[in-house]
Amino acid sequence: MSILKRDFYLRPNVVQIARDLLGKFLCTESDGELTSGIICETEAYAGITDRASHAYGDRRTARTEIMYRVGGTAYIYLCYGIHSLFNVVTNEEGVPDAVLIRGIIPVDGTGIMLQRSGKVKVTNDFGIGPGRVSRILGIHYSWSGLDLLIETGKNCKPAIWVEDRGIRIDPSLILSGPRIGVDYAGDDALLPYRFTWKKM
DNA sequence: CGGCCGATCCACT
DNA sequence: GTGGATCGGCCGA
Repeated sequence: MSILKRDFYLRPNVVQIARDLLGKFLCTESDGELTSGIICETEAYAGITDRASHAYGDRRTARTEIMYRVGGTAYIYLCYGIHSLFNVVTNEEGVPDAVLIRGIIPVDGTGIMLQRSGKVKVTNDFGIGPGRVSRILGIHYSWSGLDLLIETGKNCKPAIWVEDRGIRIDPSLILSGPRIGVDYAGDDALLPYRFTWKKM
């Protein structure tokens, strides 16, 4: 097991990174509780030319500025006034590529994850949905800008990172399709930038 | 300023 | 299948 290094995130092809994140472990330490899950659904957002992206048209605002940071930064924003949606920033500083994590298979800390969700049982869809990912992992949009390569946890500040624990998804099992909820993006809504894999 | 709306989820029918 | 929750970001006036 190893924490993904900077060079993983610095690669220029955000779509490839979205595929490569499948099977990796998204881990957090929030309120002193360690939780993790296997990333099982992702979406790529491809910089200033992607109409579905918050950075489309090179629009720099206080919020999207995080997307322009160096690969390996957390970009988290509030959606529908309720949900914190977590993205991994990729590419070199100045290029606003990001991968939205849309689903995890819970692994470590399922007890605290259940507690956070207000549910009593871990169902099959327990970690599916970007809002749920953040809810059960204790991710808050105030964490936006955290570096995924610095352990800031230690029972005080929140920490978030991605680990490789050796799971390899056979590329032939990876499924792609259009991204969810981006109808406003015109032709770009049709791009096959959403990734999952076929479970047997 | 004011108003619209979103990379969603859940309860309810 | 549908609608309400809930509020910051963004744009236009």
